[in-house]
Amino acid sequence: MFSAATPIAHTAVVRALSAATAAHPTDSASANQRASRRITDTLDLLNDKLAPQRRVVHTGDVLYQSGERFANLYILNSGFFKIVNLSKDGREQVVGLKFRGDWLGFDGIANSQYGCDAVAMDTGEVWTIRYDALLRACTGHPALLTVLHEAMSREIARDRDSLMSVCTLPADARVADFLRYWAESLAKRGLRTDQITLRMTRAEIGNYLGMTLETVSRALSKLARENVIGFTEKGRRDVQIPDVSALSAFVQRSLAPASALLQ
Amino acid sequence: MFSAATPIAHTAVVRALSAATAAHPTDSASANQRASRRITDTLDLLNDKLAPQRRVVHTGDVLYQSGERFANLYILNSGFFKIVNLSKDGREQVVGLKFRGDWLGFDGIANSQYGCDAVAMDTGEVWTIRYDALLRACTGHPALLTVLHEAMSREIARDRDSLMSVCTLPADARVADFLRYWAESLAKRGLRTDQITLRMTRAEIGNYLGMTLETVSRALSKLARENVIGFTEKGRRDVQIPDVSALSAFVQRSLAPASALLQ
DNA sequence: CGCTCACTTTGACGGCCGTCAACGACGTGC
DNA sequence: GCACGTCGTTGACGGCCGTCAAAGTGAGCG
Repeated sequence: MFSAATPIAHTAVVRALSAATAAHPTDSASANQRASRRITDTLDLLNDKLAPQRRVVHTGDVLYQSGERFANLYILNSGFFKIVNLSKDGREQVVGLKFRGDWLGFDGIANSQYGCDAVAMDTGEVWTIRYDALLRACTGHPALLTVLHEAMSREIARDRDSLMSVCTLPADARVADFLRYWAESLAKRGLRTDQITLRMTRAEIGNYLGMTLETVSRALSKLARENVIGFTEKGRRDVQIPDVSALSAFVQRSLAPASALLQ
Repeated sequence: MFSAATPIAHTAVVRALSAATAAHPTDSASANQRASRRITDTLDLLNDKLAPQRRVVHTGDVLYQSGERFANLYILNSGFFKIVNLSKDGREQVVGLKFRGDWLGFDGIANSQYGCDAVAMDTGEVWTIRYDALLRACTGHPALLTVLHEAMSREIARDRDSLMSVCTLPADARVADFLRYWAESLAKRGLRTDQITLRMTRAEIGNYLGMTLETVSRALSKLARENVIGFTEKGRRDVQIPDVSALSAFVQRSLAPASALLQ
């Protein structure tokens, strides 16, 4: 009932905030197109040069497990994966999410064994690449080395962003930032972002963001109450995001509640 | 009141937990020796094959800054660095720590510009390696490629451990885990761990761990009260760690307060 | 259809930790 | 000597969020 209130006034607020914080829509749109093109090109390159073995996975399938001997890297051609880390003392946490074009298994290189579990969150296709074969192929095709290093570099940068989000944002802003990250990941792959399907339970999201499932639920309800997001009739796991930059604006508002009082 | 009671019984608990969770002292000692040897060998290899430019840095020196054009990777031959990430909206956080043998600048590969600042926390020596020169050298010396990939892989794995520590541990356990990480990093480089010098203020530690400086101070006081660590007369920034595994035991105790009631 | 089960939401309460404050220790410069 | 700034410690208080509980929803299935 509350979430449906005053949609007109709300959109005005959203637009104003968007203009202040986001680049021109055309800019980000073309940037997303370039990103999408780059991912496709990279997949084509890998397909041509390495002829990787293809494998279809379904929800819950485990691609590799912590402790398993490292031999392969994997590339996600379609679907979604979560990376789960578990410590010896029994703590378990989702430490990463993977989309089309992402690589999996980098953490296994250093110790010759994987350090996490990779679990499919949907039906998808995975390409298997033997690490030693990749290295041999790299000598003949320097472009392969470039895309490999870029992928590892992106993962390092992304992990740092995750850490920063967890350490510097309050709970509801973390949820908003999570939705923004998910939507932008889809946008960079040429997928629609105005209506996304979360492929994780509230408990999984909370585990990933370092909070409880109740707090996730409350944060989502608050975002819906403020019309930053909406829910579809399809179920509470489908989220409408009319404007991604409104999520960024929500994050920023939560950072400086004092500045809101000054104006 | 409870935590300060019966220090003798407490050490017995620590010993028991240590025995259950840690490898034999001789095992970890030899493992550290191997790790130290491996780091030295890697540095020798890089020195031989690349003849990197050497540079002395002092506390506060900035090796590279976020936004700066990426061209070089750096290797720390001695000293300590912190990696500081700052977002557009003004949030600032220490997202990584670097010791002898660690590489810096990986996050710049993907976007052709660095994403963080690298700031020296002590006097040290840094080796500069042009990325394009490194790639060329790799074609002739596959061992270079191996050490590069292992370094990136280790960084990914370490970042995940950081995220997990922040998301799953209460504040005082996070501080204990931080000290354990620091001590083990020193041990792997052949340095003594029974007495370490923190090269960060309480505020920096808190920023890195996602808490306030007051909470860091309280956690350290608690660890000292429980005799897990001690302070020297040199100042509150020198910490005595008689037994590193006692820190791990402290972390585990904070995870399962219920199990303590069962016995 | 009704049962079960997993998932989600919402409320009430309490504890951890952030905030604010005061104080002490130490180094530096006048 | 004194003033001053930075850093660290400790206490009091309050708010965010974890915990516990209850109820609602939808999917699967006999």
